[in-house]
Amino acid sequence: MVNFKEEIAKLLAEEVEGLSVLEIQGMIEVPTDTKMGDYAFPCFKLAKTLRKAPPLIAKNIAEKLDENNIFEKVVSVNAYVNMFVSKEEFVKDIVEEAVSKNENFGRSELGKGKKVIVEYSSPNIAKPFHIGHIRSTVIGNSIYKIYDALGYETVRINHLGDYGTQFGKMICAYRHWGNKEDVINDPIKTLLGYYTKFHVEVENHPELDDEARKIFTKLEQGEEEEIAIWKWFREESLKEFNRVYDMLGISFDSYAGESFYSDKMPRFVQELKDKNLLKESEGANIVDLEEYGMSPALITKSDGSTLYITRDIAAAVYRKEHYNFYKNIYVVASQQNLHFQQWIKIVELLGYEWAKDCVHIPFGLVSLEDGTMSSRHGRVVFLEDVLNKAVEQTREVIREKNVNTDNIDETAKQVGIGAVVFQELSNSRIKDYVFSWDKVLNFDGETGPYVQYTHARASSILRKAGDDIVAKAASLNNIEYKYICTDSGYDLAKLLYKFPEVIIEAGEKYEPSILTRNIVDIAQSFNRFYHDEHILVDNEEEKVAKVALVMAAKVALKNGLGLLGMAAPEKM
RNA sequence: GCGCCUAUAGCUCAAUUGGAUAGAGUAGCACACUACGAAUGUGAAGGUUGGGGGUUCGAGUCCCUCUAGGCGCACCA
Repeated sequence: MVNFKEEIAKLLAEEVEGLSVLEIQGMIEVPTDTKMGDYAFPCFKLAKTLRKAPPLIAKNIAEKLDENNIFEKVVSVNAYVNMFVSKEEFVKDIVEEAVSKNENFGRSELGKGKKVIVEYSSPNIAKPFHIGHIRSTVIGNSIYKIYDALGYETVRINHLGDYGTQFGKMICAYRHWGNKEDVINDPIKTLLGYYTKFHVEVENHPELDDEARKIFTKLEQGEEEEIAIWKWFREESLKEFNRVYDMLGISFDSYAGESFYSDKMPRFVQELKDKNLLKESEGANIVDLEEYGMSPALITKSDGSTLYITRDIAAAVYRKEHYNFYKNIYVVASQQNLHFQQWIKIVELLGYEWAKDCVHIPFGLVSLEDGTMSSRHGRVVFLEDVLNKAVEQTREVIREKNVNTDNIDETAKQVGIGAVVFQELSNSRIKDYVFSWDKVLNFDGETGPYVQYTHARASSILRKAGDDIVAKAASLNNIEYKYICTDSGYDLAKLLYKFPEVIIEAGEKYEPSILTRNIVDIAQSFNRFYHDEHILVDNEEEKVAKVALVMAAKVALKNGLGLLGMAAPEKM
């Protein structure tokens, strides 16, 4: 694939003195209005060194570049050099790239030999998996897929919230009021019930708190009976989480949660002491972070037990020693910004130079119309319910449309769940949003179903075109690219050209929404092309060229949806 | 009180990192199905980019300040 920007930068470097090719490449822009050109070079900054008026500089450069045949034409408009590349060359280049690479279009080897850890989802055992958990789960999954596509080795970690005094409370409650069958039949709801009942009862029976604390201590010390119950709770909860993960097509390489690090913490408390970082304050041990503009970090409680910041430090060191990561990514809500800043700083103060490779990827809060979610008050929307409802809605739409599909159940699943996933990935991570049924169940406009529909439409055209024509297009021999250099064809080609760059950018910024936006643009552009042009025309040369472009678009849509964690059905 | 984040069309969001006339979707309006899928497309309308200063050839973007909202700030995670 030709890097047009780089080629143009090389040509410009010959005309402009004192600037490197790389510097010039950074200055080249894509005009907002496509009528202006494919690439533009603003000349304002050259005015000082060349001691000439910017428009004059632009004019001179334009005249010289115009002679080069990589361009269709080069003109100057005020201080801008506007360049139009040769459309046929451009379209040929991108169609060949997409069609020949097919499922590998967009993938690269950028990260070869480097290992990236992505921690995401990380629900709390025995608590409901609600709509608030979708963000970490879906964003993390997409970031993992993007890094995988960029050639990195990846490790997916589900850092389960499976430890802490809450389990003492849960076991305590189970012993007082619980029974086995209820837990097996409906683990999460039952366990949550125990947890809330405990909080109600403790009001009148404060001794329950002591009992719970003692049980947790036994758990920490490895008492068999307590361990057995805890393990059982954990397994039952995981079964339920896995049902949702299966629906979403998500899996993990490790479920090492908080409990996994429970015995790995004393080492760091000692290290902190040795390095004189630990201070005593109100009976507890803290690390003072005032000079870094942060409030102090609490390392051990006044009763000597540790907190989750110590677990996170232990986990990071373990991961470095065990995986030797290049990057250690945490997809965790923005509420925990301070927490991450604190512990990453402490890891740095401990002298671990790789602290800089630990990155917190925050995302905004999901709330409900009547306020923030709260398990205790029953104000939650279960993720599984959302997914099921979306699938149901899709099934109805399919029935209405009366489209032939081979497997309505499977298609409804792919489209319905895709709609939820896509919506989650269409805005910048950091924005808060209010969950709304109307929104997740709306399939018009910039939505997952829209992109999937466009893909299905492209697939349908290829089926109608016939094997013979498709084979000719796929061979890429003697294609008359002039037929797809029309306005809408060329616009589509330009968006496809951006696709591989967009994947890199989405990875660098840990921002799947950049990719989401690109495939929406591709879908829009494809639909415009589809309406503007009759694709399956009588003239075979023209038909083959157009089919080649349809194939290229289909490949980008399919791969793009894949990177978001979505299926691309052939019919819907 | 301190810190971080957010504010762009009625609503939900973009804007190539400081560039040309700020763009999409959605809602409402007017159109287009006997061509390859209408979960679609076309058109018109919709803006003092929260307010005010500043930096410069140029600011939605950078700096200062004010306003509104969200999140966090010691024994939960």
